[in-house]
Amino acid sequence: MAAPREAGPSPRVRLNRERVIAAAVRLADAGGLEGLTMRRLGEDLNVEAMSIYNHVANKDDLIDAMADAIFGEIALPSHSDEWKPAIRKRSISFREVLARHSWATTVRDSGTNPGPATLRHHDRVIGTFRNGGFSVEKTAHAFSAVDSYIYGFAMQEKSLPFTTPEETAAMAAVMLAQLPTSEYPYLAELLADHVLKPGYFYGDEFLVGLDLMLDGLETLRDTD
Amino acid sequence: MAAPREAGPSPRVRLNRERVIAAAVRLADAGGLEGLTMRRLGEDLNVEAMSIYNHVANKDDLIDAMADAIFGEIALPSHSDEWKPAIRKRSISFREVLARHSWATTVRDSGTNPGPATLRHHDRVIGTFRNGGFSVEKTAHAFSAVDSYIYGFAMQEKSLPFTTPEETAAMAAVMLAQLPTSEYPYLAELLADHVLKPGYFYGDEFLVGLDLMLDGLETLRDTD
DNA sequence: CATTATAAACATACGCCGTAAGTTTTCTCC
DNA sequence: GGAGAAAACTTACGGCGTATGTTTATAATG
Repeated sequence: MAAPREAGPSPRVRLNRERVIAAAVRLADAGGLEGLTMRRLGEDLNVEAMSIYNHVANKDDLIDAMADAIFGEIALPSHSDEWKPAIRKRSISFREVLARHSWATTVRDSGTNPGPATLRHHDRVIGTFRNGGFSVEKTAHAFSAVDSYIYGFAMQEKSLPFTTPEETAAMAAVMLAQLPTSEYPYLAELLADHVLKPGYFYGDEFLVGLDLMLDGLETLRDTD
Repeated sequence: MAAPREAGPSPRVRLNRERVIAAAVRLADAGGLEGLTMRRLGEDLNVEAMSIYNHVANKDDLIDAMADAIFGEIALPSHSDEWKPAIRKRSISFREVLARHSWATTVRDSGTNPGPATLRHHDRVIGTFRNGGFSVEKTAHAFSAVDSYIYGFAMQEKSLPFTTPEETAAMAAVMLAQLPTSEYPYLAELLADHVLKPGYFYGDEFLVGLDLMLDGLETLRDTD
């Protein structure tokens, strides 16, 4: 009878959009986009599924918001820095974020409904190229090339059936054993002489391709 | 009473795996992977949904088969050709195929269950690099870099909310009008001075990045 | 403090999904 | 033409997104 606050049996915790989005990201991180259902999300939030719709228009709206949220995690390049290290740093950060939230590579229309964090990020990247001496047209080339590479790399990394070096070795050994090596000799060679070598880790390939691309962009900027 | 063949009211057409896969690809082309349901597929094939399971283990098996089918559409490089034009040609073909079947970029585990067409394709690509003078390790770099770029480009292209130049111009104009340009000045500039220029077509960016990557690979091959 | 309006929770229900299990039809081969 | 197998159909279940309607808790007003 003292405090009316704690009278009820279950003091219904109040939801809000941020809590919904954060929980959804957590769920998707753990089980992919297909593991994210409104009912399971409600469970996570101690709420019925339909209550979520007070804070989110529908599931697509939720996913758009999730995509924007993770764009906010990418380290922004600074306009004043040298373009190459600046872009390199944000590209590495971008890849880390995509690896952490691997469901994000499959979000259908990241281009259709960009949120504020996404727009801000894009603006900074474009600005970094522009201030680095790229023409508007070459900035478009550079933006497209680098981001295509990052997205694609993240996708390939995600679709690999292994993550750690140990898993990789084990899996590659199995694959190689099952492979008709006479039919696919080059593939077999690559598996045997490269993937199965100790210390192999696919993630290491990222910087190789990224630096190839960045060096190419430098040449592009200075020619024509 | 003449021909017993045409006696029945509906002469139940026989299904087979190829017909199922081809119809599934058609359905996914039209409505994306989420538009592909067993019931709709059955409808397309004049069959009940469950009948499909006589030719396919489950939906994942079907999708794996679809992925392998479209790998078969990619122009194979020839081992005897010069590596650069050979890889360039197959990369362009690859992108065309991914654009034609844009659902394919989101197939989760293309790496987990590769079919024969996929293996064959990979073997040829790897062989082309090897015969072009790339070491095993550099072949792995090259393969990863080029395919990451292609996948990523296809994904970005797919996620654009427009396809034709007219649509692009219209959409970009709307976006620019809605954009708080003072907050995103570089993005606004890119839209106004590049995307809205007549003749702009995002697909044209593909070759720019591809050739950057291929030139970079040539350098990579000849150094270290 | 009592009253009321509003926001946000809950509850129910519908049509669609993948597919397990069981049944019936059709084809193939002797 | 009859047996066995292959492939079709039928029914049903649990889970999905979410429309719709109801109840409860919070905030605003007198």
